[in-house]
Amino acid sequence: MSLELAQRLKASGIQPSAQRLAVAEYVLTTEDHPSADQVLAQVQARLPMVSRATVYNTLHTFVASGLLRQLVLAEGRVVFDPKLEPHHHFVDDETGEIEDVPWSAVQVGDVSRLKAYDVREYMVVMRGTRRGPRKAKKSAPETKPSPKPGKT
Amino acid sequence: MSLELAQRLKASGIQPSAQRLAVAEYVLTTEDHPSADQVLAQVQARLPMVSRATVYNTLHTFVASGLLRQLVLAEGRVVFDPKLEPHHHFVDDETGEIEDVPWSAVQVGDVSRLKAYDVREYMVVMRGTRRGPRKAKKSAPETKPSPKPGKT
DNA sequence: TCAACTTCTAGATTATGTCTAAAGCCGTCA
DNA sequence: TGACGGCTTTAGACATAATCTAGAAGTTGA
Repeated sequence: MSLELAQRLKASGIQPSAQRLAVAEYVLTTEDHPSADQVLAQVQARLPMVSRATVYNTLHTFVASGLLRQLVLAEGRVVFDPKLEPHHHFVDDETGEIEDVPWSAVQVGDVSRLKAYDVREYMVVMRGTRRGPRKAKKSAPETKPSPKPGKT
Repeated sequence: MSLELAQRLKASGIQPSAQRLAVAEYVLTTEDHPSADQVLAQVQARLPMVSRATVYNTLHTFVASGLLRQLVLAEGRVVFDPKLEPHHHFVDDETGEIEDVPWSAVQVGDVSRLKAYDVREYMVVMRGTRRGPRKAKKSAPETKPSPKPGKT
């Protein structure tokens, strides 16, 4: 996994380093939408000497080179999303958790007919409560419940 | 105007006070999407002794009783929107300004077919750049329809 | 007037993010 | 080898937004 990640970083013009790989290992493979603080905690669990500035720098580097998207959806939290394809988002009212919603699940009319704006990107943001049980989720990347082949 | 506002507050179960009316006067009538800090500044221009805590408390009270919506759209800013009808939002990449987009301007498919979620509200969030001149905007509710000077 | 209650205030505190200056690491070249 | 230069990392100071707290001030009704 780390080897492939190093390749990805290089391919994006980012010099891999131990710290950057540690950040990448978590943030580019998670299905969560972690905040910078969560990333810091996860990374420090492996490499305790990683400083806050490094994590912020690295996240910004990743965002700048397109490996990561930065989302502002929930109160007071900037979160990062490694899923690069367009998709919508659902925010759970109770837990604040953010979940991806496939692009095809919600049809949106043609936004380009809004003559006043040149729309670069758009998404539907839904808020409410989840029905039924929560998807199994790893809050710490120890166990791998499913190999998740759906990554295209 | 203030009288009507006092009625609205009472109708929402909020005891009107000088401070609360001052906040309401600005935030419930503006067409901007002000941040808490902007509200504080505007209110203090009229009632200089209003403390920050009061503004925050009042804004939260308004949100809790549904007079105001709280939006998290742009980085590091929680903004308030007195427009209660459903509508979409456009965020200007360059200026960070938020603009309302009429509900009818963008068609969205039926979100209730998402069985996994009980969607309370949703909106389309668009990002990009504005075409053409900015709409005239009053930043203070006095009778002064002068356009905003070109400041960020 | 008094007591109970609500509201408001200043300032401390917390949370999040940025900046800075120094140190570390690593490949290169004499 | 060892000095050099460039990039990366670090700890901690700084900045800012938001919240909390404890007491003061105001309001209400008898």
